[in-house]
Amino acid sequence: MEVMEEYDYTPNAFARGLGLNTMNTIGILCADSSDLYLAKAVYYIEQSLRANNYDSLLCCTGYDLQNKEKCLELLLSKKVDSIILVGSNFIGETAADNKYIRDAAAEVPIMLLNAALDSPNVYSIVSDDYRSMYEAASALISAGIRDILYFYNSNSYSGRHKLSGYQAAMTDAGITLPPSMTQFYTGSHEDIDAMTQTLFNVSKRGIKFNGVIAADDNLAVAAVKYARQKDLKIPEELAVIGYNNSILTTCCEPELTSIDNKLETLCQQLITSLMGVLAGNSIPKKALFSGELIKRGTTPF
Amino acid sequence: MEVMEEYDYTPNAFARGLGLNTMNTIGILCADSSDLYLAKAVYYIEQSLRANNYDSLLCCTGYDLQNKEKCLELLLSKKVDSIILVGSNFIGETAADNKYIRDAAAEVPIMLLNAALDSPNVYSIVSDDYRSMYEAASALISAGIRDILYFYNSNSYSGRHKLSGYQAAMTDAGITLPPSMTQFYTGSHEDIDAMTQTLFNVSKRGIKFNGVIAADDNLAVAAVKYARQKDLKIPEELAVIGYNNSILTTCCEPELTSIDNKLETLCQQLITSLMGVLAGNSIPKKALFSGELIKRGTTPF
DNA sequence: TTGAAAGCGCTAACAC
DNA sequence: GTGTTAGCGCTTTCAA
Repeated sequence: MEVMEEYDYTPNAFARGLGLNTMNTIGILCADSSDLYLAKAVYYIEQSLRANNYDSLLCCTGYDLQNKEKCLELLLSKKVDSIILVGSNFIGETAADNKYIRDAAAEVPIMLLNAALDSPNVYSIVSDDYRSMYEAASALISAGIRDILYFYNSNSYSGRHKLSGYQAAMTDAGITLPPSMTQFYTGSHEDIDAMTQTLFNVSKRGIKFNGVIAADDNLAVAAVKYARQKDLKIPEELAVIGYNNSILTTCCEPELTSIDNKLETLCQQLITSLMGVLAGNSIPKKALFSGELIKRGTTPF
Repeated sequence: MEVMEEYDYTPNAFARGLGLNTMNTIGILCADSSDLYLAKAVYYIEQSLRANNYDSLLCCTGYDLQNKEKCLELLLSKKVDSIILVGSNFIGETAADNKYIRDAAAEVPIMLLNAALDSPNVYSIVSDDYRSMYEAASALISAGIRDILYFYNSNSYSGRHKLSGYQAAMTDAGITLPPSMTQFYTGSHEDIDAMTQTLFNVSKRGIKFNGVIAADDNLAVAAVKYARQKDLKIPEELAVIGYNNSILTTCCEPELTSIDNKLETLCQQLITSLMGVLAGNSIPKKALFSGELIKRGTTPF
């Protein structure tokens, strides 16, 4: 020990890895780590991993399936101990779209954040987006707002659940939905002006709405800007609810009511589960958490 | 080759690492990867690294020196080929504060983004924050705005340069600055309401200002909210300039004039330099880039 | 051009 | 409890 100290010896991590067949490294796959929400997730995950003595190999894949597959293989070739897929956009609708995940799960455990896939060695940590959206829509309806436009930009796993939650709430309240009341935005995730423009176009087509539920805060901010530019009073003439409870909620005026899906809790649970899996414990295949509606100035409640 | 194909063989990365003494992995040190600006930087860097066949080991250190040192050592023990320090908060004011960087540079090349340190095997890529701030302040002064409050939250390497740029512009215009016109905010980076409150407190103390230059967009958004809540017309009664040209600039109304410091260019240059260093080429120790003032609704120009 | 073998630095198993 | 050694899977060097 003294000699080690004196020559300040550090073990060679490669040799160690070769012998033990692990470098205590977890791969993180994430479509875009500069996205507000995903960045937070990556941050929480990295922190928790470090607390458990694991390192994080980060891979940003973009939204293209082929690239996702390539990155996943690359991580596997680096012999990571597990791979965490951050965000719901890794799960496709068809079985074929998810084959690459099942394949990877044959080698190491796969953890999904905000997505679920029923497959061996795949573990899912999800926020109950369906229920959160159901409650958000119901709250607006209870406040007498019935012409609620649903504004979204993703058909990912969680995107589909959010939409269903909204639709179910409307149906259960006896409100029939023309398809024009669910508006899909296809532009850049960062281009708030383009989102605002989309809403102006909707309005120009004669579609009336006095409420907007958005699938993320960016879209909701666009709704707030739309209202301001059209001189609509918020929340009296237009109520708005966002999703993610990000920093954007406090950037606009009035401040944005938004759904907090407890990202930090989800991430911590994900790492707890992962550590359990790696330790060989029996771990539930799917853990579901509830979100919470954070009430601010863009809603009448 | 056929046999390799048939049994789909993949080389063992550990054994390869052991022999070559490299795993083609670069360590990324970053105080907080959930910060808007740092997240973007990490994203660009990760992308460029991948394009050059390198992997990224991410380490979020927080803002505490001791933790930074620990993380740096940890990365070194993992035998990364180089370490990138993302963000100016890794460079302290005293030589002692930077010793850990010099020490690390004895083992692998160190790349600094938005910070500079003159030391062997340390390479700096910086935006000319001094000049950007000088120009921003000068632009306001030329527009007849002279009571300019400087609102900042960091004394990091780039933080100090920004402040000097502002001070120089004021001095050069013959405007003398009472210390109360530079306001340091100490709260959470995400708590915009607290920042707004800080400005109200400044105003209550009788300090008059008709312009705010902020060291980041968050602080600038707080200034916009302050003006709205006080019913000050923007930009006539209060002009505001932010820094980073982040998504927040388009979230508020009017949209925020902000300085774009060309983060993507900086990151690409950083990776280009790094690849040069690793290839044994001679590379400039410091590369300086200019920022650009992006004019939007919060300024009269 | 092809083949054999040493060595990278550690871990774990085994013998003493 | 202490000491020795085989082996992890690749790269590189040297020999044929």
